[in-house]
Amino acid sequence: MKDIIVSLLIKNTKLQKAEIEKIIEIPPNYEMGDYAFPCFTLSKTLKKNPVEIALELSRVLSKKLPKEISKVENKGPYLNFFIERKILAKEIITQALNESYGSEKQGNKIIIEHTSVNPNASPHVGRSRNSIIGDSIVRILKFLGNKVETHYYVNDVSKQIAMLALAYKKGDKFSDMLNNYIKISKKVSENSKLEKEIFELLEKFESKDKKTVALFKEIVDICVKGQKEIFSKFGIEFDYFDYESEYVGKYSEDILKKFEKTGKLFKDDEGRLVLDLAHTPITRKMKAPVFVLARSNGTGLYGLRDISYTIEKMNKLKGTNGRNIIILGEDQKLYFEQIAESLKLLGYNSPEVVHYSFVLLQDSETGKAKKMSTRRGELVLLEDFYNETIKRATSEIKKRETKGDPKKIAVGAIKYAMLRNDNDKNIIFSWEHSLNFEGDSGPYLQYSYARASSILKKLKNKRTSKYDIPKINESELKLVKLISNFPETLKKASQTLNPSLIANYSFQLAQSFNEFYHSSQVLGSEEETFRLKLVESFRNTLRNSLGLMGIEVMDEM
RNA sequence: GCUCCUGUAGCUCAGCCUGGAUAGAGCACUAGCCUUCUAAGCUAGGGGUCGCAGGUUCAAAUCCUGUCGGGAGCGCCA
Repeated sequence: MKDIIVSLLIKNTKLQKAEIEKIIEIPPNYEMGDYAFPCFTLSKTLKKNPVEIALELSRVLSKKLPKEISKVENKGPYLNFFIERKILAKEIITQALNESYGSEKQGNKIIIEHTSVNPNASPHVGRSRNSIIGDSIVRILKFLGNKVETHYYVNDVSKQIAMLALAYKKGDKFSDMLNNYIKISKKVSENSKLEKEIFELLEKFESKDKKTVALFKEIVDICVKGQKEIFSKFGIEFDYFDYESEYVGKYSEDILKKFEKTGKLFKDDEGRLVLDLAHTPITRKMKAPVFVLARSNGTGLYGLRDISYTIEKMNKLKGTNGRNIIILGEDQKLYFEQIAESLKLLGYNSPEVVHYSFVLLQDSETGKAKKMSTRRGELVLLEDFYNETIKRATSEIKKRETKGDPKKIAVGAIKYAMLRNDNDKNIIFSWEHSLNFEGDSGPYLQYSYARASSILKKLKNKRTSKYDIPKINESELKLVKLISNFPETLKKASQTLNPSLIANYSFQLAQSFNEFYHSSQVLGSEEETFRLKLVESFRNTLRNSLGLMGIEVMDEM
């Protein structure tokens, strides 16, 4: 539709296609038309009053309008276009009646790494933002027809695991890990001897001491299994679990040799192997712009292993135009840049990275927002949040005497709450807000779907494929337009790796449907055949859109 | 001290990339709407120095500079 207006303007102005496309905008309200062309730019080149230009253009254009455009009007310096609603509605409904409306067949191979939380405890709500964003990106890219591999990098070589190993008693369960971790953290901070013990244990592990390796494995297995279970309640699954311990020593020698050749690797005063990054932008961001690859005792650090791991992932995509994506917290921005600059030295690209800001907890006394902390036990566990939300969903269902799956509602509420904000904004977690299912929430979206389903269900027997397009009212037009925006929104979300666009879109779509639902009776109306198709189009679009966030729909709730 | 992100209604957020018409939602508040398809809904209303100060521009929430508040980071944790 926009193309038609663009080509019309190309013929009648001296502007280029790209320029016109940039200038055209959507007017602030419906009475002003469907598209607008501000004449300020033309005013400059023609050295004429923009109001006059708009007037003149509207006169010229009105004489020979294509059938898709019903009217052109000038309003001040703006030229407003009104499209033929029936033609638009038919075009969009034809597309959206397709079950897989919006999907594509891009066919690229994509590797994505997300979650990768320390396997030291049950994940908290803050860290779950990583998984929920990552999973949504996976779904978006799959929907567009890509072959997506999901990887979870298990940090099983860590001080945290060593600490857990010290606190671990045979028979401890996943649910004991958090308390173990909190207790041992406290002890370590009070007793520096323990710290030494931890490093000794870690060293034993790295030198493959059998007993230590077995102990670490036992703990990590419990944790990974526990985390997997929780994520699977959220429909979040992984194709590969890549263990950091696999990269101890692997390629490390080779990589260090390659770094040596760049002339940027050196031993510092304290015997650490360090990569000089003074030639990069990092020089402004660190007191000393270096990247430490190995401890003074010669053992490799996580960065070195991460580089090996990343190179391995990059190599999998060699020669394809696939994408390599990683989801990381904002605390890893600088670290990731260090990795990227290091890889650059070796001639490798680095993954596309999505950083997200933390979920903050409101302190009940000071009112200040604070980061969640596993170590201090100041956190909301994802599992507790999940259970609490199910409870609320169950009681809401009971209250209304309706049906619906409380688990699906809880997952929808939580995912939507995690996705609706822009990635680089902090989320302020509050129970009150999270457990409210009205308005801008996951359950509202699911409810809108159920309403649409309810209409369609009543019509089981008399469904026809034919429909007449009547005069289209305001709420119908708004809904049609929103449905038509879906592919564009999806494309942008996939390019910018930003699921919040999908969340915001879904809300607008549902809201528009509810307005339509209220103002326009479907069943038994004169416009029944058309409105039914519109409802079906909406339902397809919302289902697909919610699917991109991993939110399931229900026919009743 | 330096670097990145962020600041829009009482609260939670869109809009900023790509500058344009009266700055949009949700929650909360006020007043309505269930003998029509599910009231987890809809309609109407009050509520805004778009942190602050400069600058660029015919035009700034949007771009630039500075400044203040919040979050994150800045060598042997991952």
